[in-house]
Amino acid sequence: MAKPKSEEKRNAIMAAATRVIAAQGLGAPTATIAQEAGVANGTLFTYFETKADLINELYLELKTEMATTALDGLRESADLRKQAFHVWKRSMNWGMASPEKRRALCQLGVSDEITPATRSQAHQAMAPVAELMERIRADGPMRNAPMSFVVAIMESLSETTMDFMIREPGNADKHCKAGFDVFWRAVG
Amino acid sequence: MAKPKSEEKRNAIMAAATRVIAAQGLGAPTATIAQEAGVANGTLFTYFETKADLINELYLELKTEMATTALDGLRESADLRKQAFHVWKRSMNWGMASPEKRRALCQLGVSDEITPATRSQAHQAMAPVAELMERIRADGPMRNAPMSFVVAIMESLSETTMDFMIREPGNADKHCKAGFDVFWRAVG
DNA sequence: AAGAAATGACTGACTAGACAGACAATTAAT
DNA sequence: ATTAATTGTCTGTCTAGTCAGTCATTTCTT
Repeated sequence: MAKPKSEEKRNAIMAAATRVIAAQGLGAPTATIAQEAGVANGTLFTYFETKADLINELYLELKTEMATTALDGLRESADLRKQAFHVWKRSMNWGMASPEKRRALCQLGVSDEITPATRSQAHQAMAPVAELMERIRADGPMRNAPMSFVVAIMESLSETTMDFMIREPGNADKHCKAGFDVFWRAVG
Repeated sequence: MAKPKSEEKRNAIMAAATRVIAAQGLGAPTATIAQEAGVANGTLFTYFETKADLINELYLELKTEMATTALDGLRESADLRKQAFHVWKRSMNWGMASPEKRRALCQLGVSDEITPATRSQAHQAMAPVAELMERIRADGPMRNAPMSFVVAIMESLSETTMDFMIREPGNADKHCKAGFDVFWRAVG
């Protein structure tokens, strides 16, 4: 390797993409992203073959970051409600701490540029959460519903809750708890 | 008026836009929409000044249609749970009956081409639903949460439920009920 | 150790294609 | 006859991706 690709530049591009996509949506020109990252237009394409590649890698990275943040410090011995609240709260905190990442992740998640392969990888990153949900579901009111339904409900509720925490940061804590209560009443 | 615009053509354009946007997203070229509607490229612009106008009007029309369908036949004298289920079920049926409209509405709702004015009009169409929600909330577990939070949760739960009904049409009825139960446990 | 050669990251001007909207000509309604 | 809808071509703009050339870094060769 004559000159190694710099991790630094890759990160700069990812961060720029996060910011620009959060602000302008997926229509954001690669040129804008490159400029925002402080690299030449063409450089972006030495790090990511196509725009779709960039989008997919960004999605995976953000999703994984959220998942690992949410799971960090989880004690599997604690009772289920406590574990669930741990994951819930840490997810919310991640979103509050990085609203741009959250917005970008939102846009990316809806896009149909994201390949099934990427979605499946993202799903893997969420596997421990899914496992926890499985144990919660098993003897709650949704014990007869398919697992994926439960996960989807959890995700949409946490999505909605996060929106409100960001909209009213003053009541963030209150909304966080209220959202969790809704979730727990629904499946716990 | 020398030659009146035909309601027919307007409808054709709207219907075509629904189909094309459902399939290709908002990136869909106006040319494709016009072709699909069986009119010339330029004609589209006599009915809608800009693409953004088309998008806004379509959003409003679909949202309104969904709302009126959901509310049709509602008896305000019935007990709250019954009324809620009426609205819930009719919403689900609308989505199941016109998956393309639903998909398009989804895409449009996320877009930032939709102006605040349009969103506010759409909100108005949903007013009776909001009123119903208000009465439900008033003495349920969410009585201390802001109204908009309750509505948002209702919308995201119905969104998620509809996804599952479409994904597994065989269990549509079961999912419809299960989704409503989640909702009712959450706020009712 | 010196320096020549090879490698590949990096640049930004460039290309090819797509797209929204304009417009001149045509058609149809009053 | 007049007015406005309708048509489809045309245009200016925008964008993903390319490419010829540059420059930093490593790897031979002597």
